[in-house]
Amino acid sequence: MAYGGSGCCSCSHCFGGEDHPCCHEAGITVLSPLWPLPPPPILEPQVGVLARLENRELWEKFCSVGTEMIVTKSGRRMFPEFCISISGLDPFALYALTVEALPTDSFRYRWRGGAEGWQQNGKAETQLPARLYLHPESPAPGGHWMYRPISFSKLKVTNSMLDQSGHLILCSMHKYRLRLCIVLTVQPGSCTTSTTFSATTFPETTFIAVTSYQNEKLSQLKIEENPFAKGIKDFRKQKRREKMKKNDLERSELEDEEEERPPEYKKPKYSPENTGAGREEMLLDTKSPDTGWEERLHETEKAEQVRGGEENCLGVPSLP
DNA sequence: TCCTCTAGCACCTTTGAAGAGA
DNA sequence: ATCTCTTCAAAGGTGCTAGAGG
Repeated sequence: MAYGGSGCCSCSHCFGGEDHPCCHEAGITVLSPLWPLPPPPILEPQVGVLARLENRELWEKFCSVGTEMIVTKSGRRMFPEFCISISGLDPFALYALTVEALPTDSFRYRWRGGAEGWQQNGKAETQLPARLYLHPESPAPGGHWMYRPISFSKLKVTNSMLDQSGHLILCSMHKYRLRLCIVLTVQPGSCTTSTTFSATTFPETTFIAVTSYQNEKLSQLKIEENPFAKGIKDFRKQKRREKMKKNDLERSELEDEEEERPPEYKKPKYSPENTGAGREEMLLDTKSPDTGWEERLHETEKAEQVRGGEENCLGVPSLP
């Protein structure tokens, strides 16, 4: 499906991002209060519709340390990725998936370090209404969404209030939680209002938006778990080796002189026992857009029953 | 002085085009 | 002509650091 970005339709609701679908093309009226349209009502809980956080263990790992997400002007990807699997949808009905970051409370936070960690630091700044991120494959039949885990890997967060790329806009030093909305759409191309099928928040995805990492343990965990940060991991090792070499040389040469201290980092984060073994296997690969849903729809019809387990019930919005 | 934010850095992974070979 | 595999460069991702600004 080709999305036009800015100018894809004449409405004032589309972000205009490169790979961001036009809200009209998706057949939905997006619910963000950023747009001057009344939010459609959330329907009664849908029996049997379940959503599960795919990489929940990873999220919990970060949560136990205190998840922080870097926000930048141009937008930064979230890690861990927001990746979910859904079951219980009507395989033939069209749905759009959206994600938003909801403030968990009305406080601003401050990193105190050590045992104190993150502490409340006054009232929250006035927040812009939450912006929705629409999954690029929206809209698609329920069969498509249920066929495999859905990754929001392209989702980015920014602190720029003027952002036009469709990233989620957050305030740094504030706490957020992700919420998934499943929107039952009308036919693509139509501009009639659709309805929010159901919505749910995932407590494991609670995080604090920051412009640079505050918690050393957290940044260490990010480096260990994120394949893109492998360079940082190796770079640290290399730097350390170089430093040790250099120190050995200098010690022999400058025995009588005052020992030169290693450059003092703003936040000394490296320690040999913290390097850990890098995770070599790749994360769940759901990045490439899947366009074969039409063919699979027939298979889905007879397969794919509701997956049991500890899933969150989409019919029960758990707003803070 | 402290806190927050930004730009730039070095390094890595991912992606897609181009070419070779079966 | 088509398909598969390999190679390579560009794009884009990462955390770290210094320095600016409130």
